[in-house]
Amino acid sequence: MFDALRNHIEKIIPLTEEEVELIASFFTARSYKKGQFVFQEGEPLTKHYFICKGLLKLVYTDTDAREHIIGFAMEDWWESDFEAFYTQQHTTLSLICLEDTDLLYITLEGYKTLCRTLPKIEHFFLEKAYFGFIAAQKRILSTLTSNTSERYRQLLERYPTLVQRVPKAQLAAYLGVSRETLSRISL
Amino acid sequence: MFDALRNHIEKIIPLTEEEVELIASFFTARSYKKGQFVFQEGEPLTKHYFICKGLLKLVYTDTDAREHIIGFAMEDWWESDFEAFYTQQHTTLSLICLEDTDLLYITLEGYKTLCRTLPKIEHFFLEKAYFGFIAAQKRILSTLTSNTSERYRQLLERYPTLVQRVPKAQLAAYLGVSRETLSRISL
DNA sequence: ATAGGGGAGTGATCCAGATCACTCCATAAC
DNA sequence: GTTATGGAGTGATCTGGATCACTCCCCTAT
Repeated sequence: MFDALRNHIEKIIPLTEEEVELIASFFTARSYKKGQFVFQEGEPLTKHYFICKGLLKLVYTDTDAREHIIGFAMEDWWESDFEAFYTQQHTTLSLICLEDTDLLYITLEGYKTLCRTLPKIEHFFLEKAYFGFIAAQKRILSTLTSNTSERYRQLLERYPTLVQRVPKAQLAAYLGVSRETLSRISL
Repeated sequence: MFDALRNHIEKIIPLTEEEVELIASFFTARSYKKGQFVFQEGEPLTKHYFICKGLLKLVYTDTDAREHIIGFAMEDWWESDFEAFYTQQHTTLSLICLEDTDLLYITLEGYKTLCRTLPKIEHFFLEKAYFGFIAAQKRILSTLTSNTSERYRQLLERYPTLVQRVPKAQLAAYLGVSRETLSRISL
């Protein structure tokens, strides 16, 4: 399970055996069943999650109890409510398993200590943050420029495996359209 | 002009006089008039801009020549086409001045060298990247959960000075609605 | 002073997508 | 087997926003 994390980090920065040991010592493994909440709206959030196996959704639930999907997260991704994590506030989001999943997590204190002990890891996190930002900006651009059908096509293109793994209603909640509208779309 | 950058960085990491000198040596100042392009779609982009004074829009122009505003940028902000910058591709975006503006820029090579020479600066950029990502995610969430009127209200709340500084049509292009619709909105 | 141009409001019409109400499966549970 | 239960399609109706066409106003250049 730690191997997944190690390979993931080494794609960006080389590590010695000792560094791998050091990093691993900051992470804890945990498994969840489909449907379980990794964290839930209103909780304090002090962890940052790396997904070894599985599929999750990051969700905002509005006052009418509607779920809006901010993002899906799968193998080799990091997920968290970043704002709550860094600003030490309670979450406004929930992270929910769409499949049985295996996670590794690091606490905020662990994260800070790790960055102090092994500064080059910040380079790794910086890379992740940049690409997360770029992806978010692209999604914004896609809502500005494309209609629903086109955005659905883009979604399928970007995550080809997703259609097989989640019900269409979840894809609709990600695109911000109704289940019915998505069902009526012909590509 | 460099003072603005210095104060900006020192809000996150402390700097010695020598470090300030070092950093300043990597940046070049440049001024633009209202309406000028800082960079334009199709160009190779190897610079990262810090805005000392002024107001700009980051824009995607679609095949029908419509402008979609990915973001506004003002005093103390960084702007660039991050994807083009890091992946060394040609830009798909344009950065256009909405007011006379003063910028400082760093090249990609300069950026890399600076990070190698002064690793703690990566901590600074990491912080910026995280908060950029968080802001982008919030904007996505706002398009998922709120109607146009509510999103307009949020925009005014977040950037209260913006209404006085840019024509309403620009705000419409940011929100992804037509000029006419925005004009019909009562708050 | 006059003309031209950019910003903004507004009416009429049209359409994409929401909503509600249903049907038709599969698969799992009794 | 029979019955829930969740996923998916579809028809009818309604509405927010796009689009087009226009007016009005203010500012700047001639």
